[in-house]
Amino acid sequence: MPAKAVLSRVGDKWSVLIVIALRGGPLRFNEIKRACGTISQRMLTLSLRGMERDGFVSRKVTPTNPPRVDYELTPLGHSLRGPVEALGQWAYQNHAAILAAQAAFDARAPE
Amino acid sequence: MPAKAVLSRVGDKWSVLIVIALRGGPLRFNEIKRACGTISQRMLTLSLRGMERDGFVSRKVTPTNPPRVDYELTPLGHSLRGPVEALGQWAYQNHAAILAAQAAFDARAPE
DNA sequence: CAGTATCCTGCACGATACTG
DNA sequence: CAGTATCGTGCAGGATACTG
Repeated sequence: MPAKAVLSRVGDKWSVLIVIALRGGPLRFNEIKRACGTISQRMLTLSLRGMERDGFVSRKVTPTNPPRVDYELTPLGHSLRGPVEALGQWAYQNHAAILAAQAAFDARAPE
Repeated sequence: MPAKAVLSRVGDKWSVLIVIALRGGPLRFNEIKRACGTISQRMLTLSLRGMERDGFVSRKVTPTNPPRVDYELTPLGHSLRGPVEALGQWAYQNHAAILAAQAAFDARAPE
């Protein structure tokens, strides 16, 4: 299944947020961390590694002191924005319907 | 975050497969089960319940003996197909690039 | 600053068995 | 056939501490 890698990334909440965060251009490690709201260092590192491995982000190290590391979406990563943002679009337009459906369902099945 | 419900569904491998499976029309419980390849009864039930709650699928019981239960995408569920299939499209078109990126990455970072 | 290393916990999920 | 109930467990992921 070739879509597995994609789904495992898109399914990963953090990866999606990172794609969104990097949409405007490169960011440093801690900038991404802040942009993601609440993400542990561990998960951020892991997510970035995975996305780098998949070719979605590039990592550029500037060995100053203190070190500076910039992450940026690759062309491949940018092309992912299309589908991902389409999904976001859909979520935005339909979340009211979803909430209504949930409320109706829960009213039918109390407890 | 309104997109949370959507992402938690799209992130769920099984839910995606179910949407795909139901794209052609209603299916019975075990038909979906077979269509999903290998999914446990438990996960199928849980996924279907969740999707029903979100208003993505409808459940129609025909109380014969043995009982017959058909699941079908609601209009909301069908509208989800657009973004989801766009993602599938993207995955299909780019999986070669992803595999290449992974191979290159792994070559650079052995072990 | 940008990580790595370790420990610890919950719960996501599979396997199995029972029921209307 | 279409579920519910129960048990066992692997590992995703948070918290914390240390390093170049």
